Amino acid sequence: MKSGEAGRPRDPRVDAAVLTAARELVREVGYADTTVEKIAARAGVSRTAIYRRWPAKALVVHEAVFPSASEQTHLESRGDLRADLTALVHGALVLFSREEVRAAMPGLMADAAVDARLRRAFRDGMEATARRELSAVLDGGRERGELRQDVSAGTLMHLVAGAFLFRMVAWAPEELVPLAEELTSLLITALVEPSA
Amino acid sequence: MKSGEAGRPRDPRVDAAVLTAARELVREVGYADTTVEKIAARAGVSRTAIYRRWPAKALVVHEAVFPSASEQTHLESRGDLRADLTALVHGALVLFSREEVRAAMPGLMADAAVDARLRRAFRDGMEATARRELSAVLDGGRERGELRQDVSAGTLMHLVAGAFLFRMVAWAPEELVPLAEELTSLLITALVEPSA
Amino acid sequence: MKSGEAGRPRDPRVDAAVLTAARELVREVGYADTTVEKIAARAGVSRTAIYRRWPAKALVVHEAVFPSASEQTHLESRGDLRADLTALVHGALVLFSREEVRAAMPGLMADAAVDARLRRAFRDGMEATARRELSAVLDGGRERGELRQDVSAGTLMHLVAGAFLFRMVAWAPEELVPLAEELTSLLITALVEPSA
Amino acid sequence: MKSGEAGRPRDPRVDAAVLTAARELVREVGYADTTVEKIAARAGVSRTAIYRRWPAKALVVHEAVFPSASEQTHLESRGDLRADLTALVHGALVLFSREEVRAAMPGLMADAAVDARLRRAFRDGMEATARRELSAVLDGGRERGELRQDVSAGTLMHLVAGAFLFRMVAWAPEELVPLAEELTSLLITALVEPSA
DNA sequence: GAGTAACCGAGACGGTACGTCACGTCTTCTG
DNA sequence: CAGAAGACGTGACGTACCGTCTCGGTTACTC
Repeated sequence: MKSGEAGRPRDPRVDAAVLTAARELVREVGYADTTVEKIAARAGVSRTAIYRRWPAKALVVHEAVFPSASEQTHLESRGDLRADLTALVHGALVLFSREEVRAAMPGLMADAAVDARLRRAFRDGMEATARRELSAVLDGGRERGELRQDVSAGTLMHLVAGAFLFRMVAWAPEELVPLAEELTSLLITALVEPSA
Repeated sequence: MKSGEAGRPRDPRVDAAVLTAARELVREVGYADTTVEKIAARAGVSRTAIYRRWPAKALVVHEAVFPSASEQTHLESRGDLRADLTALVHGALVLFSREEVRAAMPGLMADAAVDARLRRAFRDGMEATARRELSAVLDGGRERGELRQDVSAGTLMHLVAGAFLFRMVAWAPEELVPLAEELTSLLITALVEPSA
Repeated sequence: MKSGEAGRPRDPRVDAAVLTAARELVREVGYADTTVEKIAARAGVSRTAIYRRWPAKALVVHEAVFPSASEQTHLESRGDLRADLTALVHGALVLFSREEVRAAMPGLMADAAVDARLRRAFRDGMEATARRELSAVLDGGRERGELRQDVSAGTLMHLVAGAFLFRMVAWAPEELVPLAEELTSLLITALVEPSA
Repeated sequence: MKSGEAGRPRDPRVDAAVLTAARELVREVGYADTTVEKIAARAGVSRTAIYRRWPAKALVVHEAVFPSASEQTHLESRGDLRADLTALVHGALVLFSREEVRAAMPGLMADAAVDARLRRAFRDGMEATARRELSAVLDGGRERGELRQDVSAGTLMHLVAGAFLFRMVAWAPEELVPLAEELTSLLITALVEPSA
């Protein structure tokens, strides 16, 4: 009979309101000052309702900032390694240009270092999508003989994302575009067979 | 006459004890659970004495983990770009292999995103040293005609440091060595003139 | 036509199970830690079923601890004031010797100070029974000329019950018997005509 | 050298403000709705400052309502048992006529049933004063041959206090005066030698 | 060698967030 | 409709850190 999950079902409007509120708050006041209390208030929802769905603030913000669906930039191979690498870096640039990502990322990283659930969420999100697509890009290049030297998808991803993150925090959030250009050039030289 | 700063001078043993205690605590319990209270207790010192020297916990830990003098690995140019780049990545590997760096880095980054003083400390430390040395390496390579394409010292630094940081947190702290190898290979291909 | 209360009738086993569970819980964990949730769990019943019958936790416990029928000790006049007063105090002693009464009474009193429905329940129970019987005792003594001086049934009741309650809470639950003896002696001297 | 309790001394104004605020709140909103948060707000003090002094709300309220100094009515023997007993009941009447006592008493009793520290506070307050004075009264009566039959100070105290408490909660707060009269008469008959 | 200014330890202070718990109500599905 | 399951808003709890402050008491320089 498939009892349909006994009990009163969760109100989906609560989920939406919370995630929107969290996203807005992170943009407006930053990660540290984004409180479960404040999220609840802005979403017009009780703190209880939030704790029922997410075990900690970090997980709420993570889901709010990386809505898992089409999380990254849907890097689809164009059949041209040079173009694909350019798209990769551009995707990261777009991602790190979103204000809520900039505001949330450092705090989320710090919490991830402590909270295994958040670390898991990161891997399930970033990895499952980006890594799979990145592997496709590299495989394509390898098959077409465009790949000058091999490199793991993980290294490629960490290199790009890490560079943006580090510049953002330790340097200046406004200098992301020059970084993207240098990074693109560097990756193409290193990875694309000159003859291609 | 340079009045010698009237009043009782600060006890230098306090500084040392605090920094040691902070370093140990970060290694043992992580950044988040390293509190000023615990640092003071372990150092056998009062909280007051700590706040007299550093304006906030993050600054204490920063100084404890990156002892400013000879902070990095003292990357000195060997007059060979390939060797210098290898040394650069190796230096980063050594740095991020220190347990206290691994434990403190994510938390410090998060605090730096909020606290301008900490951001300043980061730039004065990491940048002032590393960046200067890195520039020397690139300049040397450029002068000797070994440099295949130009790249800013900042981008190079952020790329390397960011990659280690990101892998550490979002991935697995134990896979740093493979990352270093791929990174080295990638940088050499991208930056060293093949004829060299 | 008096339709026999259309719809599914309430399951009487629920009532019994809830009251039993409440009585046991109060004895085992005390009034404060007796929650509706726990009562429901032990009774094998849903919280809904409880709230359908009683408007608040206090009312459940009240009914569980003072089962309204034959609530007190059924003080029936023996036609001898001295004996009746002795029986009165003894009845109170028996009542306050019941573990669930001891455990629940202070909490119920506190809630009664706030909740008018509970106050009402107290009066309908304790008063309606005890007061009526006590009045009969006093009337009998008065008619037989055994009553030395008049006193209201209410005062007599509050005096006895209050003394037990107070000693229990503020003093020691184990010293109830000596209290009963002194109380009996005191009441007889005060109320029974010496010639009788 | 008697270092005078190292550290910053507690601000006595905090104590006073908290106790006043607690007393007022109990009168205005009752015991149950008197929150540590509200006390702190009204006293213009942090919650922390309160928890530093008292381990729980109940202890704050207890001290606020029974200021220990001259807590009771300073029952001093007049050398006449009849008068002393009258004064005893009158003292209780005055005590239970204070609005904050009426409001707090039931809740305090309930908490005392659970919290040993509060029970201790009750005994140290009520007992240390009242019991000592009551014993003096009984001793005096006994020595002067005015005492008709012996009774313990504890029983006498619990009887009187309990009667007031019970009437207040289970009956009606306004019928305290008639209770006092009946109680006085009853005690005098029971305890004072008629020849006296 | 007397002042005095800054040190040191201890600990109180106001703030603020945390995550948990119980309350009593409401909503859905199943019998 | 009853009953079980469980979501919902409300609101208090006591704990923990933060960084500041206020004490009494201790050095070392300066005059």
